[in-house]
Amino acid sequence: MALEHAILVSLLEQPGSGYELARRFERSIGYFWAATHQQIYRVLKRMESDGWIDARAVAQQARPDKKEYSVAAAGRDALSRWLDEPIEPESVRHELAVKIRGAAFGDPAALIREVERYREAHTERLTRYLAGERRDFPPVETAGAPDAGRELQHVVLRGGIAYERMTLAWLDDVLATLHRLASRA
Amino acid sequence: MALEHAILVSLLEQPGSGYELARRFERSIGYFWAATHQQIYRVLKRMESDGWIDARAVAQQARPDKKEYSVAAAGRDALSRWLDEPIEPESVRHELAVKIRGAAFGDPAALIREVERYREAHTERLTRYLAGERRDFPPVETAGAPDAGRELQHVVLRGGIAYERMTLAWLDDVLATLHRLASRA
DNA sequence: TCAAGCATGTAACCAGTTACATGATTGC
DNA sequence: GCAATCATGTAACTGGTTACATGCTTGA
Repeated sequence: MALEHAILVSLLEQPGSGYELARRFERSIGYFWAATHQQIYRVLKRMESDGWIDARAVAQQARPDKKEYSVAAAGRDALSRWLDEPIEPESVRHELAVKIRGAAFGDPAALIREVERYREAHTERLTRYLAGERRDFPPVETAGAPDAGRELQHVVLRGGIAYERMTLAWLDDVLATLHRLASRA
Repeated sequence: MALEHAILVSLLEQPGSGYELARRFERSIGYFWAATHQQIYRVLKRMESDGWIDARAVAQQARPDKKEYSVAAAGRDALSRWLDEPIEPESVRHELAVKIRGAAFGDPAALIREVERYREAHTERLTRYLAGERRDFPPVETAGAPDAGRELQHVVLRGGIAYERMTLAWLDDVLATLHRLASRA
């Protein structure tokens, strides 16, 4: 389990409300750890009662009040302990791969449109990542040496970019294979 | 949810017992859909009572009897219906990325050993995939044109290989970044 | 005799998903 | 007047993980 820890990291980078966290999980941190607002509110409540985070009511003009959370000492400790734990190999869930193998017992040609849609979604993601990179990580000459936090954020983003590029290349391979099978039949 | 469907695909490729399926989920199909034997037995029971699969008791010499499952007509239908459903974008869970960003609030140098262990696990996986490719997908000249099922299995395996190569390259990037930060501090 | 492999399961728990619910303000 | 954004939640369900449990055979 790591949602708690993803939230701790996000709140250390910047304190915020449950709502704000939910939006960050739609971008940025959500690129490598997805979570819905329901899940976030539930976990925030637990983390608060465990003393990992502190809540502070913030009044806003022309908007509902929000509860701004920040990381407490116990939360920092919990994060440190978690960072020291060995990394377990992640368990894979790749639905598209199951469908591709399943297509042998259905109609391979029918998958083509779906794969194309899927490919478009990944193209979009890559575009978004690259825009984020240009925006948040300008070349060193203009910006000077970045701090550790930024360097680490950048290397994670580069991982996302590499993943999307690899995926797009593979999807082209998949499409070529499906076309070949469709024309053969 | 796709465990049911992954099992259907696996049983269509080759009927087998729960135990055999569990072993396939440790190799082959498990490379892109992980499942433990507990989960598999539970789902098999449900699938049998839903009429998706048929069970047949098989006596074996010097071994406990096994229940061999094969896909029933209703199971084939269920698979077809599922293949026609649109593919939802997968939700990501990348624990290592969370840890890397978390390292900004701990000791980046301490992560190096963990990332190295992680890298080794992926090297091993790549080796396994490549061995599987050599074994199961010999060059066309020697084997003749493969059927659709094999072609599809091969393109999925190529995806796994591409993923592992991309991951290894990224982990080198991560390690270089962590070393740079460690030497700077 | 002891570990490894074959074979099948139950029970309790935890995490994630889906659906539902409320209420305010701003801009079109 | 209506959609969008801000803001926070509950409840029911489903799926996945962990721990526990049994018993047989073969080969070192």
